[in-house]
Amino acid sequence: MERIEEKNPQVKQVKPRGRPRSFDRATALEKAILAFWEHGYEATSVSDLTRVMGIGAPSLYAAFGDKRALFEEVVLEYGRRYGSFGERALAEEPTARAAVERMLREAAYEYTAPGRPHGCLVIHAATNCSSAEVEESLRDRRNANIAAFESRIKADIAVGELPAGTDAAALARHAGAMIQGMSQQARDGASREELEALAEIAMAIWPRT
Amino acid sequence: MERIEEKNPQVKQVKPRGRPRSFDRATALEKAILAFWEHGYEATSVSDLTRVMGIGAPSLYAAFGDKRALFEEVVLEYGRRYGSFGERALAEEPTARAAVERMLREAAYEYTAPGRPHGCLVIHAATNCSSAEVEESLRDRRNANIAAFESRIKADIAVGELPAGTDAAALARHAGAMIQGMSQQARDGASREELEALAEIAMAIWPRT
DNA sequence: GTCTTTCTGTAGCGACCACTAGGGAAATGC
DNA sequence: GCATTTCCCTAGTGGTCGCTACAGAAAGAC
Repeated sequence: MERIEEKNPQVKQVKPRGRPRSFDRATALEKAILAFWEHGYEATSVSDLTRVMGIGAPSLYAAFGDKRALFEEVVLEYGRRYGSFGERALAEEPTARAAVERMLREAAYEYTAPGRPHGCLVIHAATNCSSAEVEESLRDRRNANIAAFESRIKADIAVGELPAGTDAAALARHAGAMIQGMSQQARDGASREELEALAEIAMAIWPRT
Repeated sequence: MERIEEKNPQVKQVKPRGRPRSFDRATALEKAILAFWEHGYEATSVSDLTRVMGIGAPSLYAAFGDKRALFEEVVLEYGRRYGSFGERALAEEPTARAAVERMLREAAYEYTAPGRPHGCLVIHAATNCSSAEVEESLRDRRNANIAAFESRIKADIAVGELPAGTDAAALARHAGAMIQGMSQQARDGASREELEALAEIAMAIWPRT
């Protein structure tokens, strides 16, 4: 299904044999991201997808597999293009506290960015879903994010950056709950300024250093 | 559609003319609550409903109207039977702070109660919904709850129970975000103890009194 | 008993769901 | 030119959706 030159763009493009695809795969995927982001997995029908992607159903199935495979690709690409600010904060900030603070502040911006759906696809797109597997895959993602913050917090406790008695699991879960609450608030109409105020006061729960 | 004696139960029950209903309406409604609570509006089909309610489709439509009317009744009854702990805290506690603290603590218990779906129906049941009206009706409920807390906080500021510079809107929105985050956490598998720890540390954002 | 009223079960409505068979169209290799 | 390969469009597939027409069953009124 995948072609060599799509994975090795530096290699000179040897054209495939048959009729070339008449649409840009990445552009169509981006449209699918926006559709699933706005309406969720279940409420986005294949005919909705073909309409916004500007292609016929057989082209969609040939290029992306079935609806579920397309959704999985959408989730991956969403993570790369929109949902990586948390991991980035975790990787780049010197302390867990700075990482959480930056993540919440950036969430206020990301979740209310104009021109795209509000809130987080990973949090909302697979709720109330008839396929339990799809629900579970995004739930695993959410819980993995919280676990990543927990281990980062534990590392800070180990080096004395945070007090010895700090409850790392509760702090990490609080960050997760705030992210999820902010995403819901963004969907419910909260403005960027309101979410920023939320992010700021939420940091008051961190132990004094 | 409604019968007189259903609204005036103290009046001696004069039996209606035709064949009596062969199922208990309240029991069937309770089953519908659990179904919508667990799977949401869209993912709960009418045939799901007739199966768990133990009645045929014509009986459902005769007794409750259509699917949307049944859902609205479900939301009202859910509010009475399960979702009123926030309003109760607001009405019974002496201060806004005590009300929020009690609400969050009770949410930890309510959202993980065994034998029923985790989390809050009002928060989750109308997301990713093809009917915008259904989504909006529950969104209005959520925002109304936050507004109620905001005015209660403002009242406390007015009487000096809270410092004059307190940002009532941000405090109320924080309570709403925490409730929504806790509900999502409950759906994602968090235990009652974990949510209780969350509720406790979340109160650290309130101004020192 | 008979008539009227109301509820219940069967059976099926049109519409939409995710998905695909099959024939023609557009590119390459020769 | 011709054969081959791949894609796109039309037109469906069987299945489920929310919903209901209709006939029979079960009650009260007389």
